[in-house]
Amino acid sequence: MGRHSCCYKQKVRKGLWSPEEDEKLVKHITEHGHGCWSSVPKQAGLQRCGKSCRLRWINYLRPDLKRGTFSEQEESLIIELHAVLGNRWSQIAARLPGRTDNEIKNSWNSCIKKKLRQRGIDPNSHQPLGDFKMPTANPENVNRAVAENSMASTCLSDPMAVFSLAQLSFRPDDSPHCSTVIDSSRSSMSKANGVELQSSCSFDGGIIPWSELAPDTDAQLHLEGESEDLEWSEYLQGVFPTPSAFQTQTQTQSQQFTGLGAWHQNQNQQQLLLSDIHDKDF
DNA sequence: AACAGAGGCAACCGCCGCCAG
DNA sequence: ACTGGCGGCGGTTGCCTCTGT
Repeated sequence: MGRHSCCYKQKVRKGLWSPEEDEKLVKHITEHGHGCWSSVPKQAGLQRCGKSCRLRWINYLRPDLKRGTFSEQEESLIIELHAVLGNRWSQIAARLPGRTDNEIKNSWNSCIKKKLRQRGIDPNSHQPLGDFKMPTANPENVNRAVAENSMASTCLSDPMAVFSLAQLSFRPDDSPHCSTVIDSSRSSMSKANGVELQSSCSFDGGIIPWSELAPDTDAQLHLEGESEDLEWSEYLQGVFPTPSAFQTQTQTQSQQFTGLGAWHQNQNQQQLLLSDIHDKDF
């Protein structure tokens, strides 16, 4: 168990990948597919273990990767999904087209967790920190129910079961615009192969529909029930407000916020999404 | 300009489950 | 039933870059 046999072989390089290695791997996979990963290094002329090649491809070289900073909607979706799925990054990543589990995990650990804490929310339990206690179902129990494929919809039909987006975004002390500021000054550039990729996700300045930022608009979320097979962009504009609408809604709801009123209002939309996820997965 | 600390990110490590022999 | 190879996943580490002083 543990380290794979291929990793015991000598001359296995470690550390950062060079552009030449990337090029070899991309060339090999585009021409032959990866097939058996353990044989890829040899066939591609790389001194890496198969696992390393697989990771590099999945997390960095795949052509369908989006890269760049996470949008507001993506972050919100991650928070929602984490509340339900816990640290099942691969399952969360499966619902964010073009994003990898590693990317999401890194973002969660370095950025989103911090933002949640700043908002007085425990990132592990998704419950408020401090004295104020929501009468909420224990997310541990939610996750257990999810894992046991039972009672998931029941838990999620409880508006208190998941401490969610609306509460994160519509706190009364927040400024009217989106409260989570995306730092676009960093991490928006990909250094792979000297190619710079950039995505503008900040809603503070220009308003850019996120659907335009998602290159793979073919990606679909297969939502069951009343809405079926929504296009990703349609889904975003339906379930989530567009950035401009998001601002307006945030502003309105900030003004209206009296405890949980706004949260309940927005929670209805979130319920649709989450219950659909459970209908499909569990 | 130089340095230290913080943050972000790529990659590794170790474990698990599946499957073929 | 057992064993080893492999893919996949989550946790963690360490390097690099950025920011503040």
